[in-house]
This record gives sequence, structure tokens and C-alpha cells, in this order.
Amino acid sequence: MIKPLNPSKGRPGPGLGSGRRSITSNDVARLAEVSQSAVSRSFTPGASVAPETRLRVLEAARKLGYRPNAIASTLSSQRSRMIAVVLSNLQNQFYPVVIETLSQRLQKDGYHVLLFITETEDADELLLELLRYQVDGIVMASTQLSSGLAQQIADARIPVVMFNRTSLKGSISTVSSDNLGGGRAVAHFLADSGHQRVAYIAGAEDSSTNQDREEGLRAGLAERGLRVVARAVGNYEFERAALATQELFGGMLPSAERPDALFVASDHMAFAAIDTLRGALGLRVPEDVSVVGFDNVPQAAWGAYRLTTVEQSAVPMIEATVQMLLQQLEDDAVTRDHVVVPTRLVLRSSARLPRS
Amino acid sequence: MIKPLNPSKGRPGPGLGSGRRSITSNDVARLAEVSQSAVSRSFTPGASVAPETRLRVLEAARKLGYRPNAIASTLSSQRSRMIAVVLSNLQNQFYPVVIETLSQRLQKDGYHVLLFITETEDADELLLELLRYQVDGIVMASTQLSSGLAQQIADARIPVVMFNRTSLKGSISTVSSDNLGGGRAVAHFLADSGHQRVAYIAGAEDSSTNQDREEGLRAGLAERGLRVVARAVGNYEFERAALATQELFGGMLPSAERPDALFVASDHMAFAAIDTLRGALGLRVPEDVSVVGFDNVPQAAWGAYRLTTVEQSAVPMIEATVQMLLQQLEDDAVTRDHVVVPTRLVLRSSARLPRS
DNA sequence: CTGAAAGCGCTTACAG
DNA sequence: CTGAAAGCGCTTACAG
Repeated sequence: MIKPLNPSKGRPGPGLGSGRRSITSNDVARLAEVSQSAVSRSFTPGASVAPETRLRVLEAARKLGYRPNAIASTLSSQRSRMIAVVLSNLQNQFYPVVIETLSQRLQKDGYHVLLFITETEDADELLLELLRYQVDGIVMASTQLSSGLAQQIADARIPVVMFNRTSLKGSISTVSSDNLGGGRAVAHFLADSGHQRVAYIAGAEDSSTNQDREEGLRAGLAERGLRVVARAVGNYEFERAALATQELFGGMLPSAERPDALFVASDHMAFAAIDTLRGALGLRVPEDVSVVGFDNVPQAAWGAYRLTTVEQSAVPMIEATVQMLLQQLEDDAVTRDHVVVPTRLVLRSSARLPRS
Repeated sequence: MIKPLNPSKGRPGPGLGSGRRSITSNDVARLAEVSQSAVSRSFTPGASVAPETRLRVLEAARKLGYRPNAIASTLSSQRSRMIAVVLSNLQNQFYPVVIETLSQRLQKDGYHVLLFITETEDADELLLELLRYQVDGIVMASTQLSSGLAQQIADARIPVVMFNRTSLKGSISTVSSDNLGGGRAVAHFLADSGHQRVAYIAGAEDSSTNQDREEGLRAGLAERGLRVVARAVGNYEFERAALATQELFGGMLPSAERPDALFVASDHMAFAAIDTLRGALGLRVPEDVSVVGFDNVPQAAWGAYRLTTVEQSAVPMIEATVQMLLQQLEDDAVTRDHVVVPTRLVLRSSARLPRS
């Protein structure tokens, strides 16, 4: 079936407008009796216009309800003032906080967020789609990027920051928290508060966050003469973490063999672990098992969990991300930098404390 | 300090390119030995091109790594394939689910989400900014819109859907769940399971969701010869809800005067209420007080809460939203419709059950 | 400081 | 089915 091209949308006669046609800088120019260039300049901070000209233009614009068309502006200036944010895993409460903070922060500088959610590992196709929109920069949060595409984007001189991932370190800028230090702090804390048998529930095996947190844990335990006695994979998912907990604590172990502490690679999974320990397994937290998480999401403070966890501070991480992005945009250059934001242990009541 | 206009960015010589310059349809046309129009048509589904021409073009495009510039396309076609989504209140877990589902659903139809987060009540300024980006449609979730601006947007023929809000009913399309029916179902359930003294924690007083949920509750209770015995405002915020709970249950009431059931206008606030009841107030849930929420967010199923709540189904709500939007985009017409998605009570263990 | 004009990279009637 | 050309609404050297 061939649809005829919509005949009602023929060019509107000059000045009249057909309803859909919107107000352009030409309309404003006509009313203000200046050139179209003058109108454009009046809306460009720092452009060379006489103050009174600008006033006249702004007044005319106000009368007509004119706002510069950002698409046309992007096409001619090659700057969209849009930043693409790619992420997955919104179930983890850390990310809503990130989106919220990041988008408000960017709005403050006049940038807008074009958001892409992907559940698939491979964000390449999505990224290519993004690039069609002339985004000025890209933030990859909890998402992987193939090194081939990373190179392609760098060649196109588009700044990219990997947020909370460091996999392509070296070729792309990264911002992460001190996952290694955080894991180690947990190890020291658990050892110092008398725990002997520490188990670990891993996030996604191939994620740098998981690798660093686990490495930190192992290193820290080794420094105290301990090691990880059991391990299962939760893949950063709630359900998988519940299963992992069953795996580690099921099978009716005599309490002497049962882990007395559990470090979980994210708070989100730690909630599942606590629910499972208390529910199906009938264990007390922290009397029978201490549980420590990572992230310090808002729910970690909730009364039902009171989770001891490693704080990963969204605000400084985002500030670093935005700084790196804006810097590169300003210099019109793509640089590489790696920022590691410190973490700190937040003590609540899901883990036993040292006797001190 | 006057920055000289960047001299390194002069027009690149034809064919050569300065590194930043990207591949255009002209480059592809040259390689494929066709006109630029033919290239454009080859990328337009349903356009009139000979199959072999299209093949030749696509092959050339592949060789060059060409992708049509979406900004240029928007400017000439007046369609951006971007939908603006405006929301606040990401702390409430209902919204991450909504963003995730909505953006994946729209991506499936080739649309992209331009996301705006606002914590301020007045989204007007933000909306005007959005309109500069030529978005094809707007979804307002948990956000208000002045009726003046609503009219202005309608005049510009941009489809808008209010998601989970019905305030401007009549002038704008809305999608909401059956808040009234949900509130009433809660009332009947509480009455039928022997509760006598029902208290209510309200969300934002001026929100239609809160008004409808409360009205449903009151109507349903009245039908059973009961009424709301106490009420406090939580404003859909966690902390305020904790305070509201203190307000309702603090002051050491004799148990005969204390409410024996609490309906909370959102799950997010219900978690705060349960924490407060169990913690600071030392009451048991549901033995001393039954608690019922609204939304059925993922956490409502968590072991620590096992919250009885009204399910508000994100998927059908989003499907309805997208249908309405796409319909209007296709017809190039702005219409008004009001969809109400049914709710259902999900029984868990935060509220006592009828003895049946 | 100002205006005329070219250009950004597409889409789309129009005339073969 | 195809190409030449106008147009979308801006920005920005260029020449006063």
C-alpha cells in the first residue's frame, strides 16, 4: 500500500505558518528588524553584538516565543550538547543514584543526557547508533565496549569515560572507586573482629569491579594469615546471589565448618544473601554469620538490613567523570586518565565488631 | 580573553578530510557511482530504489563505515526519533523499572530516549529546553506540567502522555493504574481480615495517585462500615514516611486505641514504616500491625519485608503509553485518551489474612 | 558591530 | 528508478 506524501504539509506561505511550522530566527529577525545573523549572535554567549541590538532581539524573541532549534545548531556547529550514558543493571540501586546525580550535574553545565539501557553484554551496536546522534561525549556505566569500537570512537575524537569499569584501561579514560582497597579493608575488618572462615559471593566474573574486590579481599586476608574458604558466583543478580548463598551454606554443615563471615560483591546481592541466611537457612546475622556488602546503596541503611558495607561515593565519582568529559570537550582533544576514588568502610550491624 | 576561532578546523579539502570530518552520503555516492539522493533512498525503508543500486550503495557504505547522520536527517525530515522522558523520584524503585522497560520498548521501535530528571515541581523550563531538541514525543512520569505549557505543546502538535499521573485529565493523554480500585481492594481486604482501626500514610498531597488511592481506601472502608482512624503525610519519601509512622504510632497508645492496620501509599514508604514499627516502636508486623503498600516494586518480595501490596503493572502501563505515542506519531495527530490499567492485590506476610 | 552568504548532511517533491 | 536542486534552521568566516 503506497501512502501518498502528505499534501497538507506543503511549504507554508511566508509569514503565515500552517500550525506545525515553528518560529525561526528569521521570524525574529523580521520583527526586530535586524539580520538573521544578528539573531543568532544574540543567543550566543560572548558573540559580538551591540547590547541594544541584543535587547531588541531578545524582546522580539520573547514576543514570538522563539527558542533556537538545537538540532539545526548541532548540525552547523558540530556540537550537540548531548552526552550519551549507556548502562545496564538498573536493579542495582547504585545506578539510579548515578543516573540522577549525573544527569542533574550535566544539566547544570547545559548538557543533556541521551540514555541507553542495554541488557546485552555487547553494546557495540547501540554505540554506533548513538554516534549517529552526534553526541559530544559518552559515559559507559556498567557496560563493556569492544576495544575495536573504542578505537573507532577515539578516532572520531569523541571523549569516552568508562564509569565503574576499568577493563580497557590504557586506551580509554576510567573512573572507578578503590575496589581493591575496599576489598582489603573488608578483609582486615573481618579478621580483626575475630572471623576465621570467610566466604565470598562474586559479581560478574569478567567485570573489573568484581576482580578487584576479590583480589583485595584475598590480599587482605593473606596479610592476616587467612584465606577465602568458600566462593560462589552471584553475577550481580539478586536471584543468583540467593542461590549462591544456598550453595555456600546449605547442606547442613556443622557450625565449625560453616563460614562465619560472608563478603558479597554488591549490596544488592548482600540483601539476597541476608534474606536467604535468615529465611531458608535459619541462621542469625550477625550472630551466626557476619555479612558485608559493597556500594552502600540507600537500602543498606534500612532497618531490616543495617548492612555493613564499603561506601562507593557516587558524587565524587560523577564529579570526576564530568570534569574529564568537559575538559576534553573544551580542549577539543581526547585524553586518557584514570581516576580512582577512595572508598571507606561503613559499620552497621550485619557484621560483628572487634571487641575493642 | 578572546579565543581565536579554531584555525585548524577550516574546511577540509574535498576528499581528504581533516580527521574529525566524518563520512557523508556524498562520500558513499562517489564510491558507489550514484547520486547522493540514491544513497539517501537506499537507507530509507520503502523508498524507490532499484535493488541492485541499493546493494551497491550499502556495499560502499560498509566499506567506508558510513552511518547516516541522525541530526541532519532530523533537520530535514522534522522527525528525530527521540522521545523525551521526564521524571523525578528515582529513589522509588518503581521508576528504575519504568525507565528500563520503557527505553527498551522504544528502542525496539527505533526510538531513543532523551532522559530528563527533575527534582523540582515545575518542569516547565526543562520542557521548553526539550522542545528545542525536536523530540517527537514526551512522556511525563511522576512529573507535573502546567496547563499553559501543556496547551503550548499540544499546539506544536507534539504528543504527550502523562504516565502515572492524571492531573491534567482531559487536556492530555494519561496512562495510570487503577489507583481507586487498588485502594478499595486494600480496604476490603483489611476489613475482611478483621482489622478495625485502619491508618493511612499519604504520598504527595497534590498527586493524583495519592488522591485516588486514599479515596479508594475511604470508599472501600465505608462500604464495610469502617473509616480511616488516623492519617499522616509521607510525601512519597522514605524519611518523611518514617516520621509519619512515629507520628501515628509513637506516644505509647494503649493497644486498644492503636491502629491495627496501616495502608501506605507506596511500597517505598511502606519499607520505612515497617522498619520504624519494628525498630523504634518495637511492634510486630503483622501480629501487632498489618502493613499494606502500593506498587509491588521488586523489593516488596524481599524476605525482610514480604510486603502485601497492590501491584501496579509496569509492562502493560508502558505498552499502553508506547501505543498511544506511536499511534499519534503515525497519524501525525494529537489525540487524547485515558488508559487505566487494572491493579491486583498481592498477598504476602506483612498483613494478617482472613481466617477463611 | 553588522549583514550577506556558504555550509552543516540529510530528505523529498519534481522532472525526467 | 534516478539525479539535480531546494530546503530544514542554524553557525560562522568574510568583508565591510
